[in-house]
Amino acid sequence: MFEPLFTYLELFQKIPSKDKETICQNTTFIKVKEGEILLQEGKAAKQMFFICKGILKIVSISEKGNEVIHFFLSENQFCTILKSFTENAVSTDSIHAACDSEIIVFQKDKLHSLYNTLPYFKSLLDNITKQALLNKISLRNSYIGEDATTRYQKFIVQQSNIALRVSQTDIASYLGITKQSLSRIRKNMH
Amino acid sequence: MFEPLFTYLELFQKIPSKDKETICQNTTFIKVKEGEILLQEGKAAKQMFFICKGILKIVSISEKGNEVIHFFLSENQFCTILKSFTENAVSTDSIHAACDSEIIVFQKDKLHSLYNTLPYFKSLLDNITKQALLNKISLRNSYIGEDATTRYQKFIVQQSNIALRVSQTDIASYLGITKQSLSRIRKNMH
DNA sequence: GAAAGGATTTACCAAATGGTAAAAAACGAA
DNA sequence: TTCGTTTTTTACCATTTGGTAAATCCTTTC
Repeated sequence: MFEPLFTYLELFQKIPSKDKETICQNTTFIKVKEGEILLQEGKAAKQMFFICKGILKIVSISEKGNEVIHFFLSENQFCTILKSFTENAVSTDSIHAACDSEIIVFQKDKLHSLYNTLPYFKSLLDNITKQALLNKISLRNSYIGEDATTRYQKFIVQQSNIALRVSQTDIASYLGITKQSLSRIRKNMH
Repeated sequence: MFEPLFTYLELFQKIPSKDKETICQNTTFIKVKEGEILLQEGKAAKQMFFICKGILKIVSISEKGNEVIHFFLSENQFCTILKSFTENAVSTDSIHAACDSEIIVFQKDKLHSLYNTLPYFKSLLDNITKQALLNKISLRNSYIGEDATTRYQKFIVQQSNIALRVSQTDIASYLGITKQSLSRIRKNMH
């Protein structure tokens, strides 16, 4: 259950087996179904998730009441609402399972005690987190000024592991277009 | 010249005067004119900038050859191409002065020696950097799925300190629309 | 002040996208 | 399977935006 986490972390540095045990004892493994809500908008994020399997989506509600998908996260990514998590603040975004998923949950307090026990673990996660933020910015920047067709084509290339596994409604929301437009674009591409 | 930097840093924590001297001795203060290039696309970022006065813009060139503005940075913000800076990699983005500006320059090697001399300085900058990344993501997310008029209205509110100081061409590029569209939108708003 | 160059506005038309509605297809549960 | 629900596709039209071109306005320089 926890192997994906350690396999991923050890891309960066060796984790002693003793430390792995410590980490396992301070986290929980859960399975969630598509559509389940891992963090509800309006609450503070008290958990950090690591995705062993599946896809999570970060969602907010626009003033018009539409669901807006900020981004998708898949295998080997950490997921939380960082601002809410670090500042104990109410989150304006939710975290939903975009498909059935397997998740390792780090409770905030246990994560901090892990940081104390394993000092290198904090800087490791900090680096991974910073990388992830840069990637998110980079993805969004690649869409600026592009028309919907180009955005969709880039999405398929840049996030091919997501493209086939989430609904077109979700992809359209992520790309900032209606699902009707996306359907038309797909038709015209063939 | 250096007061804006210390005034800003001391929003987070007190900096002893001895440390301030050390910092001054390891940085340089420069003035740049509108249009000057602080980092050229294709080179590695070896400097971190702190903006005492003025506005910088992060720019890349799209496949069609258009200039695309990723974001604007103004007073009291640090600015570099973080991926290039940390990984010593060639940058696909440039940094331009969007108006006459006054900048404190941290050379990468001197910054690292500062980190050694003043250990708290690294974590301070790391936190500021992480905050800045979250803000950039948050700004971009607020545009997803909005039409051009709404994006422009949000821009004026969220970045009012920028809106009146850069050209409409630059604002249009940042919002992902043509300058003609922006002109039309402004006309219809009054 | 006059000329030159850049920025902004305007106009016109073509293309892209949104909104509404309905049909078709895919999926799940009984 | 069949029914009911959700997702995706299609169609139609109104609106928005892009692309081209030209006119106007603003600055800067001489």
